[in-house]
Amino acid sequence: MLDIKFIRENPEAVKKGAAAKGVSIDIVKLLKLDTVKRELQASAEKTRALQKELSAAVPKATPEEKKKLLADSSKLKEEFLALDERLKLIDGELVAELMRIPNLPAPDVKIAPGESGNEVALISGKRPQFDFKPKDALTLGEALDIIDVDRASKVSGSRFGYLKGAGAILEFAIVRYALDILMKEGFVPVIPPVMVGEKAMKAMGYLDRSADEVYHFAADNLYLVGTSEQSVGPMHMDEVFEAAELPKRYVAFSTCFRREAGSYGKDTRGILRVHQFDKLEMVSFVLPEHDDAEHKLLSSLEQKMMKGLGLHFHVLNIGSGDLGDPAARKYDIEAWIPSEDKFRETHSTSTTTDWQARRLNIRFKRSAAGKTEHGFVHMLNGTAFAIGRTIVAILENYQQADGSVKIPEALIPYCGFDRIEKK
RNA sequence: GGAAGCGUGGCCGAGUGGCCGAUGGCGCACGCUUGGAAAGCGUGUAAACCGCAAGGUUUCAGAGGUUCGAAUCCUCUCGCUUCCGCCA
Repeated sequence: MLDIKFIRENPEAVKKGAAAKGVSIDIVKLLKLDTVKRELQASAEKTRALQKELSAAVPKATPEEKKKLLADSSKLKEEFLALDERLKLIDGELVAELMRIPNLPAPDVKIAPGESGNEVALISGKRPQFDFKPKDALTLGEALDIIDVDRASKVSGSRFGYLKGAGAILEFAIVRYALDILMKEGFVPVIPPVMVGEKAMKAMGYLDRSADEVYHFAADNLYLVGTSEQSVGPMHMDEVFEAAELPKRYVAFSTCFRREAGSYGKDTRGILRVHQFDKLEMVSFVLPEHDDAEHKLLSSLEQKMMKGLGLHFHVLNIGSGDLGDPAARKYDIEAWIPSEDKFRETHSTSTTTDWQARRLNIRFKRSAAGKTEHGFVHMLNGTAFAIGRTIVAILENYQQADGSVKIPEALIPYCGFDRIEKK
């Protein structure tokens, strides 16, 4: 949610910002609602104040005065109720309009429609050279008996998989590798709930334009998270941080669930795009002035962890048209996938500035020179590892001519083996 | 699933119809003290909204209701705790 005062003062900037994301908003209607609301509020409050004044005089009044006071007060109360009813109606409309407005792109984000503004900012490593035709992850995984999508489809349908044996161990190794790096940076490991209530999911901004992506249990009105950000962000809902407590950094491990509605026919093979996968996600709560630095930190940590695995990747600065509602700026990492001869997304880090924090009502306070300042925190998130896709990248990039797969150096201590081969 | 209790400010906790936006403590800020710190002492300290301001309104889990007037009484909802049952 944007600050209504900011919208009032910068209507053109808001309109432009939303348009840059491909969202059209009726700013005239919104400002009109805002004006009417304030007028109604002023007269309702005036009536109410007068009524309260009369009420307060009742205990001290003489019997005759009392009679008149009670009658006048009752009348004012009716007037107030009528005004208040209209006020609530208008305010409801106003809030609905406000919630529809996406976060604005940060000033340094390229304005361009769709994905056309995405730019490669950095390339790390080199394409691995094979003196044989590299196989895809599924072929490798099935041959090594660590991935089974056939049986998964029997049990759960399409876009599911079993990860077995050395594959399962590899997952835990990646988790522990990332935790060791991030805990040194002050991130607190968290295993959050993966089912969250409507209030939390809505506040995070995932029930507006991306509602189709989310699994919903109607009987309990609970939603399955598509990323643990949706569970870790609301953790501090309606809380106020002392400035000294910030930054607050978490790295959450959770299973993530996505309906993948509208992606029929896309990436149907293997485990690159599935309904259920595990992911480590970084979430930061920071003071507004630390937002940019934190975003760079999250991006650099993602890169550090990828370099540590020796994977070839590039970093994309995402253009305005490819930003989701909550994000003001986004950097993606795409890892090299030899079988597809292209880069595929494995990481994404966004700052949501104060957009999510406003909806979640997460604030900070700080005192200096005898004055107390309140404000909304800034919330950022970033992938530490989307584990399924990381395993896909490792299998493909570290595959050998004989069909075995070497384990990246950094993961060997965590795996307890240095190669996955056919038994 | 059955029963009971509870939900107050950044936090803890008092408060059972008008004197309550709310005693007190912790925390925090400022000052005194100190070589410096800690401790101690003193002062201050809820937020949101409307308004140029004076000021006003709202908020004691949430939504309704009773009343001229509600943190306080009533109803419903949600959450938490305890006991019982059930399951592990």
